[in-house]
Amino acid sequence: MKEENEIPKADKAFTEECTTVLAAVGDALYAIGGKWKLMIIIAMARGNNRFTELQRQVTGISARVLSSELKELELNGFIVKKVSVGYPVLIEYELAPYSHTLEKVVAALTEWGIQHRQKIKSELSSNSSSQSES
Amino acid sequence: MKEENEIPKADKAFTEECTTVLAAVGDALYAIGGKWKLMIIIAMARGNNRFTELQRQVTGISARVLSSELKELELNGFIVKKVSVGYPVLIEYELAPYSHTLEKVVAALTEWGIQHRQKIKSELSSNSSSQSES
DNA sequence: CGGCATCCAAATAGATACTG
DNA sequence: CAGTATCTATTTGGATGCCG
Repeated sequence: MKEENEIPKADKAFTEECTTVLAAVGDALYAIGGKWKLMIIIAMARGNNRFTELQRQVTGISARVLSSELKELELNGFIVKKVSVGYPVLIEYELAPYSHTLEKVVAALTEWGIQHRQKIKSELSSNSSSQSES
Repeated sequence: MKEENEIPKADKAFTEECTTVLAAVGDALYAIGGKWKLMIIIAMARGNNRFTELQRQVTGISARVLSSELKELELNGFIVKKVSVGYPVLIEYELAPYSHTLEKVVAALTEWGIQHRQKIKSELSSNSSSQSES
């Protein structure tokens, strides 16, 4: 059977390419693969760059986790923490230029996520009328 | 998407778009955001679709985790389990067509991962020669 | 408000052993 | 080979309280 997912087993170049892909994606996942990092970066792209704002935007995250994620992101050069030593000590986070290299990833993920959500929804609809078991 | 840090804060459409992005990416992350799912799918694209082969390809995964990830992936329509009830009971996993919708995501992640790895490497190099203060 | 420390609960992962 | 079961170790996360 010839399908689109059939690949020539003897194609060494392809095999090596896949190994590279595996390593690269593993690397990417290690850096931004957490549950929250991408979400935080996206939320910051909104323009609300205060701690509490962020916590509101990224639904479900706790202060503790947000704090630690923020620190990691700062450490890895994705964001910059700005402390204005005025009176009520204004603290802002902003995206470092490096975060913008993620745009394609975010775009791809967004597009896929939207389609995936639709797929899930239609599956749920047809599921509730034909099946009542989980 | 354009320059995120130059957008008018009052742009409601943009704000809503970002909310959508947040939801979509959250959704995507929920489905494929685990540490292994994407790796497994990529590994399967290699053509080695047996359990043990997969475990070898996806370095670091245990049989238990691979098993459970495989089950989840099957449940969510990413892969198909094929059991040939021949003599030594051949079991194969193959990518369902739905997995191919992830191609753009994988491509973006791969590209970014490669660049990110290079960035990390150069940072390590310059770090060992110049001292940074705290 | 921003954020860290502590304690504790829950989720996750590894090792090992065992089955068909 | 392709898992599953169990038990435990590690990680992660939430809640709370305090501090600047």
